[in-house]
Amino acid sequence: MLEAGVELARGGGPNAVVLREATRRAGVAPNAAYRHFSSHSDLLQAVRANALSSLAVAMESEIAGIRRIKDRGDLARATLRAVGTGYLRFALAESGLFRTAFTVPDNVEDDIDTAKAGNSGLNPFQLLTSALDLMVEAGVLPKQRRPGAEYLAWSAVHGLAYLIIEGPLSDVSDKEVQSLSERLLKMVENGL
Amino acid sequence: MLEAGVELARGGGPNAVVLREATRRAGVAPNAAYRHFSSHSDLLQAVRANALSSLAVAMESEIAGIRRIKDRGDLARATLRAVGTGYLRFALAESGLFRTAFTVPDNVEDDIDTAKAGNSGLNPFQLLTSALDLMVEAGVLPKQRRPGAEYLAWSAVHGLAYLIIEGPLSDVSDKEVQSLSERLLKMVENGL
DNA sequence: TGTACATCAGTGAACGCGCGTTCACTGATGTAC
DNA sequence: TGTACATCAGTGAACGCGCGTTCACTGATGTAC
Repeated sequence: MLEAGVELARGGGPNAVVLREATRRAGVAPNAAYRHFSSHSDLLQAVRANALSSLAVAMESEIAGIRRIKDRGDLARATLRAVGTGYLRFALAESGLFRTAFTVPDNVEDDIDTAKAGNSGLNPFQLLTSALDLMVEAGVLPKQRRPGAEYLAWSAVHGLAYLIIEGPLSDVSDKEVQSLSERLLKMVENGL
Repeated sequence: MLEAGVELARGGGPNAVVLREATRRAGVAPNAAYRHFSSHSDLLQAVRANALSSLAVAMESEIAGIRRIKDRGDLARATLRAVGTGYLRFALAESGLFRTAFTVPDNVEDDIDTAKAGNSGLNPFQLLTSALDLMVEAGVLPKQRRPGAEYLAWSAVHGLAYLIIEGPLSDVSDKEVQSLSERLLKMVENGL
């Protein structure tokens, strides 16, 4: 059921997560769903948690791909960039899941639900905050600018993801998207 | 009909724009809608255009509120800020309309449809680009950084709007929102 | 000035559709004694 | 080792709902001659 739900979200975003269709894909009667989920929205929440977890994994793998860097400041900056790149990559490659992950309001901050985390145990939001913390520790980001910085960085990256997924940038070439992404991340880095 | 549709969008975003409900509000039989709109999606498009136009008006009124500034560079910067502030103000005050304006993909760039414009005849996107052009003319933004800058700026502001409307910032105080908005616009200004 | 006709917003009834959800049930598997 | 019972995933049929859309129609208003 959950797998089927995720597949639906992958293909068509949150509105495509239809309980009956999920049971159909699972090869099961519609009401069998109620053995595992208390309602349609319960299923949707489970799909969302799964999508958030996938996002976290995508971000983590981008971080893992950073090559050896001696300078602590440079490493911190590279980590923040990786967080942003992973976020954007996932948004573009899995736009249905991405949109599903973010349609319903939710307190992403202090959400300890492990179902939403990646392999490190951190959820997407926590990955971002720890990257910013790293920058402060390395002395690359002034301490007084740290509070709320996650929201500024997140805003920029999230907005770009949106513009590319369902906004006016939807039919721009991958190359240009790549270039815009890099410039945006640079803008954040400098602007913070 | 259009008014009723806009009212629905105002209250509940794009999904709330239901043809039958619009006719109900207009005090008319469901099929009467087909005298004026060819289909449900046709109605939705009209509502969207109307929402975009309202957004443009909000941005224009923010620009109009700028006090006399001698320096051309400062004026250009103030204009860009006003564009961003107007955008965010509208997004927060009319989140239903805002979400409606941006759910369906659309080429906002070269869309000459006057229905989407404000009093100046410019649509929201055009208001942004002309503010950036103004900055280049005033020598405040290097020419080589101009191309694509609209997308970087838009991304940041749009992302913040999202986080506040339906994201994790939805229950943050107005004061903090105000402060975050200002910091974000400053980040864009510096980062561009 | 009067008649014939076109236009057009709105009506009333009905359609098929797919949805989420509830009901009483079956049949296989595991557990206690 | 065998019997009685609980657990539990899944079944089949049905529900009410609201949706977008189509049909043939009415009745008021405007226009041509």
